[in-house]
Amino acid sequence: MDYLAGLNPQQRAAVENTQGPAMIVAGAGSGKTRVITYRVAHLIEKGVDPFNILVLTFTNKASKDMRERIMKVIGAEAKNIWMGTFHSVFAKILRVEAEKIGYPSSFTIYDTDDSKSLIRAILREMQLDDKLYNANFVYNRISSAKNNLVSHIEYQENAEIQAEDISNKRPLIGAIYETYTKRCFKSGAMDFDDLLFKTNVLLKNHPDVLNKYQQKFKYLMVDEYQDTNFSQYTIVKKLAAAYQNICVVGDDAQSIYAFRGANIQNILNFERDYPDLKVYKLEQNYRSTQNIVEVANSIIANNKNQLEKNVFSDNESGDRIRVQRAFTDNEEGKIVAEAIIQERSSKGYNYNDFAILYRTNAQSRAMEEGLRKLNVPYKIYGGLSFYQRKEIKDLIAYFRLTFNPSDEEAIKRVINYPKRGLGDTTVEKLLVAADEHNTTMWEVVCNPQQYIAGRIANQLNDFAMMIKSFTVEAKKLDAYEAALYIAQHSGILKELHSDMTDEGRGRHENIQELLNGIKEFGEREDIEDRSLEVFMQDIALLTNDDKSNDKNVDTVSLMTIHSSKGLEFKNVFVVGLEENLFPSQMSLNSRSDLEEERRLFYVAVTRAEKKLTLTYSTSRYRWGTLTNCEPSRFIEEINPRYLEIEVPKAAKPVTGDDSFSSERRSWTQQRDSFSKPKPASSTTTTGTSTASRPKTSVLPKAHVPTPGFAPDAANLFQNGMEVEHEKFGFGKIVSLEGSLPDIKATVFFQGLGNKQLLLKFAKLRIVK
DNA sequence: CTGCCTAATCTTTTT
DNA sequence: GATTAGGCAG
Repeated sequence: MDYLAGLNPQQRAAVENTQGPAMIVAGAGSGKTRVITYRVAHLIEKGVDPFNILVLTFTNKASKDMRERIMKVIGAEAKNIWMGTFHSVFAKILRVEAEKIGYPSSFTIYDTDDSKSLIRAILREMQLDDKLYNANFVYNRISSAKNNLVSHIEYQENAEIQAEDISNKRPLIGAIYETYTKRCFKSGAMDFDDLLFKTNVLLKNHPDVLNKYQQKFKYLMVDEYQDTNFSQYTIVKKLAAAYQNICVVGDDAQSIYAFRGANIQNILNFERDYPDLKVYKLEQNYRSTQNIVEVANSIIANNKNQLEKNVFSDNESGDRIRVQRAFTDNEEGKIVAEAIIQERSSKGYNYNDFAILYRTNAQSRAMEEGLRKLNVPYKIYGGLSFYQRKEIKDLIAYFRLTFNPSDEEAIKRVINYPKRGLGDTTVEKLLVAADEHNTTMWEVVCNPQQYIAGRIANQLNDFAMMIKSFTVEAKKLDAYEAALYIAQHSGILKELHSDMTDEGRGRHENIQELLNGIKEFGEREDIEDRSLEVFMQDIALLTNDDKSNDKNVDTVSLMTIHSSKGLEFKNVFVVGLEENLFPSQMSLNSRSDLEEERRLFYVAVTRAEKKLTLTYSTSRYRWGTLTNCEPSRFIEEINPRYLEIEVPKAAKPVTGDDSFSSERRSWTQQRDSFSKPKPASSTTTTGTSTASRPKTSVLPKAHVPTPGFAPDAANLFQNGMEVEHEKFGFGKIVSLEGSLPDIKATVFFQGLGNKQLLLKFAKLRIVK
């Protein structure tokens, strides 16, 4: 049992105490994964059958990593542990038990696109204004209802919900929810939320099934418990009820999925549900330098709601956190790329010691460009998944139809791709007929003459025959042969092959790659049923990261902060620290949303082991036009003594002939529309700052700000710096007094003398 | 019904 | 800037 030796007392206690309810509150970098890994290993060592252990995670990546680590400790036995994401584990169980709740075991899983497309169709049919009833909005509303275990019936009966929808001027959401549910059911389809919702239904209405899984999963562990929603919480609670061997691991400071219905309340519920609960706190951070840990603590201290916890590090204090400013998003990419090259050669790092983290996927572009120009190898994680590409989804839609012809979204997707003269009008007719006769779209497609008038019957018959032949062939052939058969006979291969554009070629290659993947699947020894049906069943739950996850390739990692959770890198760049981007402008309306953004920043910062760099840009392309940006409030929240501010060489002369000049010009032309922040975006609480901006007419042409003028964060200023004020012009800092956020600066301006400025209000830019 | 054009919307984050 | 919905001619 030498694996116990490397653990600290708290970790060890958490590992060894395997009986009864337990909660592990694990700070960032405190060896959480290690504890889970060893705890599972320990269970098996003590004679627990791996088949009786269920480990639930949130991402495929996390579950894969964990399985590998457990495998290293206990070997091949690890394969028998039930381990996976909530969605994949319960999809698996639902397939076994589907008939009990009236679903076919070959039910389709609708991804978000399918769901929204169905909602759009329903909105059209109900003739609702799709501006008011925005598909995204409706989807989120239904999703959160499901995540709180509110059925469409309860939704429509609940006075509070109804009142809310009515005050939102969207009283029909409940009706849409009902239709949506029925249509999914008719299609033999479940959406992501259904996988959890229906599991709840199953366990609630079928005590025998519940009992079966209670007996099966004698030991339960849940990773990232702070990210569970009510629906997940309820499943776990039910499953654990018989033996109460439930261990949850989480860190409230890293809860970043509230937007998906996650509820910190679940941690509190947990304490209430299991009064004899044992709590273990892991507070020592082994990952990062003291500076990084302290910065992280100082960030999270700005949040009001949190569990008491004191994360500390015994590591070296390390470098200070570097803050760098850029003038454009492209320059930001260049700065980061240069820094990586420099750090790599001076410190002897590998490329895969570096990560670039951003708030939104769209930011990857500027980073990519910077890296590519300097020949830095990189890999982007997340973003558009392979399985979400159009051509892949098209082919998979044929697969879906092959095994579940009721799948309405799949029919709509491919009934006229490739073109076979079955356009929107026909689809519309099919839907109307199906609705009128209370049957499925597929039924109408199969017997068109019975339901609709017109000459399209022949084409419909051909289409139906084709799908039926796929179903027959798929039964006879192995996965690869079946897939190839369908790709050929559906006409997809031919269609793409005749497309000689670069894009078309790329699509064709992607299809080939999918077929290759299916071939590999068909050759796997570790799976019993290697049919195409099994291959494509849970494809909607897959993301990119299970493909080409080579640790051997030496590349810089690019990803969103969300997908970086659980990972660590020696050297981390968090880019785009600007108001309205990070924190996102969507989060500025409520305290709890802002706190979630701050936790997200906390997650980003705590990914770093040795060195952390924060960058922001004073302007950035957003929705096609150049927008100017202010530094994020999060920078200002950091105690400046941890920071090392790099002020780039001094502002470039306006007459500079560098590549920025054209950008600047275009910016200048648009400047008027930006010079006053739109009231709608009400960024910060500058409402009281009128002192620094009297009526503009008082100082006509007092000073024309440098093009690209954008103020710097209050904590970046130091004594003696040369600065530019929006109106007063250039000056020099004479003295600074007070502490953040109320630092007052005395600045000497030529011709104006000393001015006292509150840095949090004054628009002041560092020149040198 | 198809193909081509313009207009509008888009950016959180993941299963 | 990019994708996509909608309008209109053929």
